[in-house]
This record gives sequence, structure tokens and C-alpha cells, in this order.
Amino acid sequence: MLEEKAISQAVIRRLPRYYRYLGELKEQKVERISSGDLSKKMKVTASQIRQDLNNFGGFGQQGYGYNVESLYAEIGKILGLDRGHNVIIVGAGNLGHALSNYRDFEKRGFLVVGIFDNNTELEGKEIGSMKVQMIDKIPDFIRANNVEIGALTLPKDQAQEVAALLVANGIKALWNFAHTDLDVPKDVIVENVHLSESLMRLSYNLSQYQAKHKNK
Amino acid sequence: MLEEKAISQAVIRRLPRYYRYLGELKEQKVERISSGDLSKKMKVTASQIRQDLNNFGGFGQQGYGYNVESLYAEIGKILGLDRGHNVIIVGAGNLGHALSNYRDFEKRGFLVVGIFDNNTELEGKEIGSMKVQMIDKIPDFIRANNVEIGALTLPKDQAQEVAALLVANGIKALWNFAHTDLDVPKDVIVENVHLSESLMRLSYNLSQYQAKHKNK
DNA sequence: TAGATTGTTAATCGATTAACAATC
DNA sequence: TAGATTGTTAATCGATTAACAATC
Repeated sequence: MLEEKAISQAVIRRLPRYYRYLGELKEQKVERISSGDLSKKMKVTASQIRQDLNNFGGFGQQGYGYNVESLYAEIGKILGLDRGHNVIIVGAGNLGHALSNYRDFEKRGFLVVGIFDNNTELEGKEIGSMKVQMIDKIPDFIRANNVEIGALTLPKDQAQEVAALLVANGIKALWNFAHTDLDVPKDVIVENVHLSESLMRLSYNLSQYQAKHKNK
Repeated sequence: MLEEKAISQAVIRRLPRYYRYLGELKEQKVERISSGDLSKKMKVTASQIRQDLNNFGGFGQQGYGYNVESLYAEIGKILGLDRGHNVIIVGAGNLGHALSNYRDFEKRGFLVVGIFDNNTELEGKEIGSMKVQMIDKIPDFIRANNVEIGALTLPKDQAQEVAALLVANGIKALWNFAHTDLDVPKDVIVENVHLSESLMRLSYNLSQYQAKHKNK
């Protein structure tokens, strides 16, 4: 078997953004685009676009550029969006509720099939077309519904325990919204969304801006 | 005036995580910590920790390490968490609803003072202690309430227009949850939270993992 | 004092950009 | 064919890590 060289996370971070822009171009019926034109739209260098894409194959054609529709499809395949993924949400608070209703995710093949909590008061509560179930139902549910991804939208002191439960039952990817770093086996994928860290970066940049303008 | 050299965004991205770990140590009544011990906890190099912190000042002491409480306070100051920030949320859907109830933000000094939408059906609807207001009330509201930050939790086709409105009324920082890149003057801070891009990165890494294990 | 650990310089590594031959 | 634009190598830039003198 050929050993494929790993793609750097810097490249992977940019891929969804390419996908988004190509999707927009496709909607606008644009047939082809050069790395130069795309670079102007996206405010990155044309060189970076070509380098990034060539990690995965030569999708372009000299003198022509890239075919929008086929490049869009190719990146979708690379991102694993060409097939479905079943997701469960653990934590039926406001954020879990918001995620379970996010229609955009379905468009990309992510289907929320269950929502869980350990608060017995929420048991049976309807959220969209689902009912909140208790956490002890998770193991059977995962097996019965071919669940691949678990989204953790619960307080940080419960996150590690639930993560361990999900991993023990075969979940291979965690989308973690809890304000903590999960300790899981290294073959388990963890994608963190730490909203409070995002807000602190905003705060830092705002403070810098204000400090600079005070001195002027 | 001394020209301070800009700190790289790579460093700023890590600061909130240091802040989180130091907060935990502080809660555990840990008095001091060396870069070596912190590096083991956080799974980064001790060298990186010392380099990062020294961008802002010499907070440590040779032979001793760093005082947890004072370093925590210093990083808080750097991040601008030592004072309040008033926030409005534009978009009263599920996500706006979730953010407006996020108690963690208040702890850091971010106070949600208003929530807006352009759907007249939502006008006056109670969300926490607030009532949803129409978007045309925003200009007066910003001035009356000293609002610094706007969170955009609305569909992508409305985001640019609302961003322009906020900027025209003096908002200097946008926390953008819409799936689009905002075009604003360069002195306006934009912090993006693109959830669908996060999910795609998860999907990519999961696909890679599955492809690798299929071949074995 | 001796030991520990910082702050900081130097070395390494990796990512981005520039350049251009290949080629459609 | 001539012009455009890629794919890819080489050069540059910046970020991370290593090393160690300074010092508490």
C-alpha cells in the first residue's frame, strides 16, 4: 500500500472555505475560474490556492483554470461530504437545541438522529422531530443507528465522562463544545468549538484597537 | 509613543487556552507552576509557553516559575477581560437564543444587552430577561447602551447588510456566525465562528481515519 | 550556596510566496 | 500558433523548538 503523506492541518483548515466559495460560484453558474481570479475573491494568494489543491491532485488545466462544478465536487469528496454521517447530540440545553435544528448540516450529509441529556426533567421533551432520551440509552442507540459522530453540548464537568462513554461504544469522532480538552485515545477525532475562547480573541483584538486609538 | 510590535495571531489563538488552564489551577489552589509542568498538562512545549508569555512581559521568576494567580490576572488583562463589554445579538433564531442565555459569557465580562430580528412575528418575544426588538431600533439602541460588540446569528444573505448597519453606527467588533465572509472597513474586528466549516474539518479527519483502517 | 527555572538567542522546521518551465 | 494558466521547484518568511547564560 502506498503511504500517503499527511496533509497539514493548515491546508485542511482552508479547504471548507474553498468549498464555500466554489459553491457560490456554482450557484452563480460560473463555469470556470483561475487561481488568480479566485485569489482576488478570497483574499489569499493564487500560489497558495494552487499549492493547496495540488496536495490532492491536479484538478486544473493549463491555460483554462479550474472547472467550478468538478472542483466543487472533488473538494466535497475530499471532505467526506459525499456520504451521510449520523450524529447524536449529548446535552439538550440551548446550544444542543440550536444544533439539532440546524438545517445547514443536513445539506452537507450530517443527520442528527438523537439527542440526549441526563436531566430527567427533559426526558421525552420534543425537539424538532426527536424526543430527548436519557444518557443511559446511548450505547444501544449507537449500535442500532450506526452513529459515527457525537456532539457534546454539555457542561465541562460532564464532558470527559460522556466522551469516554461514547468512545467505549464505538464513536470515532467528537464535536466538542464543552470548555475543556478531552482526553481520548489518539485514533478518536476531536474537533473543538470553544466559543468562549473565540470571544476572548475578539476581546483581545478589540482592546488592542482601542488602546491604539486612545493614543492618537 | 513607543511602537509596540504586533503579536502574531498564532500566539493570540493560544492565550485563551493558557487562561483556561491557569483558571483551573487557581481553583485547585495551586500557587505556582513552572513552564515545564504546565507544558505537560497542556501538551505543548515549555519553550512555546515561555516564548508566548514573553511577548507580553516577564511574568515568571527564575528558579520559581510563575505565580498562578497573578499570571491568570495578567492574561485576563491582556485579553481585555478586566472590564465589561456590551453585546447585542442580531438574529433571534435558535443560535441567537442559545448565545443570549450563555451564562459563561457574563463571567468574562460580556453582557448581552439586546437581541434583534427582522421577523415581525418575533417582535416582543421574551428571551431570558430581554424582548426581541426589530432591526430598525438598532441605531438608537447602540448609542443609548454603549454597545461595542455585535453578534451576527442570522442567515448569510442578511449578514453583510446588517454588518454594514452596525458598523455605520459605531460598532467596532463583530462576532460572525453567518456562513459568509464580511466585508467591513479594516479597523473593524471580525471574529468568525463558521460551524459548518468546523464540521467539515471533523468530517475530513474522520474520512481519513476510516480510509486508513479499511486498507488494513 | 546549589538547584531550579526563567528569558532570550540561535537553530530548526514548516508554511507561504515567488518564479517559471510545461502545456493546454 | 500565441496567450493563459497550471503544477511544481526554489526562495523566503515566520513560527516552533532547543540550548544555555542569567538569576532567583
